[in-house]
Amino acid sequence: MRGNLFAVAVDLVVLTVRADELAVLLVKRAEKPFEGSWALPGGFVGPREDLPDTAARELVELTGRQPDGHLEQLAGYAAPSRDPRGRVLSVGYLALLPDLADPDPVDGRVASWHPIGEANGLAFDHDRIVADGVERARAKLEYTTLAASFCPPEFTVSDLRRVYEAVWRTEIDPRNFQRKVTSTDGFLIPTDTRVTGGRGRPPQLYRRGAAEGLHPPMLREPSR
Amino acid sequence: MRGNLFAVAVDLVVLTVRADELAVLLVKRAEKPFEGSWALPGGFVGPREDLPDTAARELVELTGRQPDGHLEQLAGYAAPSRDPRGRVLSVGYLALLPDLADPDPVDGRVASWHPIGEANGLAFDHDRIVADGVERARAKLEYTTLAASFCPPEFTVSDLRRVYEAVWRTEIDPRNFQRKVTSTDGFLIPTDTRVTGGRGRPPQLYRRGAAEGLHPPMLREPSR
DNA sequence: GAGCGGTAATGTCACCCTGACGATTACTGC
DNA sequence: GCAGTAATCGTCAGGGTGACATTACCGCTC
Repeated sequence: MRGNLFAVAVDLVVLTVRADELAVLLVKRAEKPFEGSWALPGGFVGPREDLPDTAARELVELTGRQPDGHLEQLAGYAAPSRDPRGRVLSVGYLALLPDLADPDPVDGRVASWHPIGEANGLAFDHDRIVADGVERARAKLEYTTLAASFCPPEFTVSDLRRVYEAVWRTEIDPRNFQRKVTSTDGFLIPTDTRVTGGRGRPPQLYRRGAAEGLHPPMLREPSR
Repeated sequence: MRGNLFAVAVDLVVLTVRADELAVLLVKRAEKPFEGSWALPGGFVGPREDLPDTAARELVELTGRQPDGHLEQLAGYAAPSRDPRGRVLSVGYLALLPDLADPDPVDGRVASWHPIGEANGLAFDHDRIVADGVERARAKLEYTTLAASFCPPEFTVSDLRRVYEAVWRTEIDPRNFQRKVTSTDGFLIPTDTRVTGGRGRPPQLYRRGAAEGLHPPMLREPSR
C-alpha cells in the first residue's frame, strides 16, 4: 500500500446559545505547538474506533454526560502545514447543544464558552474549522428542525426564536415566527404545562417533534 | 504525538447526467482486495498535497483535461474494517461534470459511467460514499445554481430542466421551470445565439451566471 | 406554399406563504 | 385597579408557485 501515513484526529466544534449569542467551546492548549492558545477540543482516533465513535467519546468527556444535542461530521482538514509536528488529518465534527452549566475541567484542561465573534486567533487551522461549523449550523437552521437541538427538552417558542436570532444575528417577528413553527407539523409538540413566574403572559411549553426537515424552509433573507 | 497512523486516500464520486439519467464514474479494480469489483476512482494523498489538490489531480487524470465542473468535499470515512489491508481513511469528494465522451483508459484502468440505480455492490464502503454524494447533489440543486455544473458552457433551459429531472427523478413543468430560472437573476445569462437544426422552435442559449445561491430555493417536493 | 407536428417561450389565474403590523389575552408588580 | 410585559390571535397586501392556455418558430410533408 502506497502513500505516506497520517495521524488522524477529531476536532469538535461544539456550539450553543448563551446569553442570546452563539458560542463555541474552546480549550486552552497546555503543550506545544500553540501553547497557551485557544483551540478546539479534540483527540486522536483510537485503534478500533470509527470517526463518529471518537467524536461521541470526546463529547462525553467534555460535557461529563451523554448530551442530547446533535452531532454530525463537518469535513476533513489535511493541509501539509497545518500541524508543525507532522502530517495530521483532522476531521471536524459539529455538535449543537443546549446551554449547559459551565463545563468542568476535564483532563486538567479548562474548557470554556466563547462568543463566536471573539473566537479567533485559534491554534492550527481551527479558525477555519469553526467558520465552517458556524456556516453549516446557519445553513441547516433554514431547512431542518435542528434549532431545537440548541434548546433544552422543553422550551417555549420564544426560546426557539432566540436561537434563530442568535445564530443568524437577525431579528425575527415573534408573531410570524410563532405562526410558522406551530403550523409546521412535526416540529413542535405542545405539552400541557405552562411556565409561571415570568413577567408577561405565561408561555406554552413544547417538546421537540419528530420532523427533521422544514417544508417549506425558513429563510434567513427574504426572497429579494 | 499519540495515535496510530492511517493511510489517507481521496475517493471521487464523479457524477454526470447521461441519457437523462444520473450516472457515476467507476473503475474496475485490478488488484486485491475486491479484485474485479467496481470501485470509485481514487488514490492516496501525496506527501506535500492537500486534500483538494489530490482530488483535483485525480480528476484531471481521469478526464484527461481540466474539467469545468464542480468539486467539493463530501466527508471522511474511517471505519476500522473498511479496508482489509489496514487502517485507511478515505475522504470522499464530489465532482459534478457535464456529460463528456467516454473517458479513455488511464493507468491501464478502464473507467466507465454507470447509472446510479445500477451502481451497487461496489468495493469497500463505496456504496455508502456514492449514496452520500448523490444525496448531497440532490440537496444542493435545491438551493444553489449547481445544476449548471452538469451542463456544457452553453445550454438551453430544457437542458437544465432535464438535469433537475434526472437528478431528482421527477417531472417538472417546463413552463413554470422556465419562469423560475429566467427570473432568478444571476443564474442564467442569455447569449444571442439560438440552436438551429432541431425539431421545434429554436431555443435560446444561456451561459451560467455568477449567482451561486438560489433565493428562493427550488424545492423538490411541494410544501405539502 | 399551406398545413402539420413538435418544441420553445409567454401569459393567465387562483392559491398559499410570507412580511408587516394591529389587537387581544394573560400574567406580574406597583 | 393600573401599567408593563410577553404570548397569542387576526388581518391584509404582495410575491412565488402550481396548473393550464396560448402564441412563436422551426422542419417536414404534400
